[in-house]
Amino acid sequence: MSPRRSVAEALGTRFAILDRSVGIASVEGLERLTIGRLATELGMSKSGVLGHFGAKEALQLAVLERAGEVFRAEVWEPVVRIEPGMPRLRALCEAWISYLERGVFPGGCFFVAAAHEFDGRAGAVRDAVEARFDTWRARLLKETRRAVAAGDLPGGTDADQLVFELTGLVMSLNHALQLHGDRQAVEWARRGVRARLGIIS
Amino acid sequence: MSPRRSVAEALGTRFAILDRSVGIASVEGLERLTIGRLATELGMSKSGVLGHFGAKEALQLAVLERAGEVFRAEVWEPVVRIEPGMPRLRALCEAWISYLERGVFPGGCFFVAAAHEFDGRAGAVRDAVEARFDTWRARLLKETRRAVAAGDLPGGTDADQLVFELTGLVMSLNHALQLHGDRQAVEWARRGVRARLGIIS
DNA sequence: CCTACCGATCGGTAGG
DNA sequence: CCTACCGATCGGTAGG
Repeated sequence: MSPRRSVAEALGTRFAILDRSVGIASVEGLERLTIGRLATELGMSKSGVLGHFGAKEALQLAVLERAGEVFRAEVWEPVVRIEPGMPRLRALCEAWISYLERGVFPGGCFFVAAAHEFDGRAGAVRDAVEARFDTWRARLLKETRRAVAAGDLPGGTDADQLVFELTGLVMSLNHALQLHGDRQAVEWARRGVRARLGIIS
Repeated sequence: MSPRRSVAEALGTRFAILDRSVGIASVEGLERLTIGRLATELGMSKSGVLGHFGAKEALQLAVLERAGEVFRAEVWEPVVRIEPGMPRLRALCEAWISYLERGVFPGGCFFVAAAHEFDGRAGAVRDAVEARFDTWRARLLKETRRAVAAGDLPGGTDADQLVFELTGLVMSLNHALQLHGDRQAVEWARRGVRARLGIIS
């Protein structure tokens, strides 16, 4: 009601905007997330929404950041305590599949969707999406190399090749769930991961 | 210049619209393909463009159809003469990878992009995208089962599992090429396919 | 196939 | 955080 809110209230509003934004963008994309729609759904004015970010691109970057926090909490945090190398790699893949199985984002993997939406464009959002994938891939690669070094994967294992294949299993799962609603695919993804990781030891 | 063209001219115009549309939609998506933009790029009026289709959704469906013809010509036709079963399955996977390697569509796989753009919505476009994937998957499955029946894959091979994994390899390739511009991934995809298909004779 | 138009919505700004 | 506005663009229609 008052034109100025306290810092805490403003942060609360900002969080509410981002929370709603992540839901919308996950299902419909970061571009169909519009200021006017957010304002209506949150019972605010457009300028009230935009004031927290300044411009739509800044909102999109903040939404990506927020989605990254969710992913980190759901997929990375539960695994960080697990022994590096093969045990952590397995747990990471399981957490990754579980994140899709549980539908953490209503529209499936937020980042795969954003990657397809922005890979044909240039700009800060595209760069941010790419950077997130680079970081994630580097983590998978690190654990894979540790597993190879520890002898938990066959000697000639190409870590890049393996990470490429694990990523494909998860993408195929995301696609099967989102386009076809095919829950069987969860088991196919788990079996694929086991076949790639589980043979030795 | 005349308000009415011959049937042949009209078909030529329609083809030109679809050709341009496939290029735009492959890079930026079927929703960012707008009537006004097409009109400008083709030196036509908006109503001149729209007149060929009636509504944007009909245009999107026609673009999907046209992209399907391209895919069919590039991936399915070269393979149709090859012996069914394992030989054709291998050729199909190679044609599928080659289609991405050569960049047949400037924005990567047209259908994977459309699937991500529309999987969170309802309507005729979403249904058409899903139907195309169903058809493609059925073809892969058919050849895989023939290969199993012929003893060209291990006896216990689960055809659904294998098709799921092959799809993942191609999706991982598409992602690596489009988001990261990573040409190495082409070889990873080929190696992945060989590992899945090539071990037994 | 065109011109001329429609209402709706877009991102964003001015000013408070 | 609001109201009130801006120019641009959207899909689509009327009428020829």
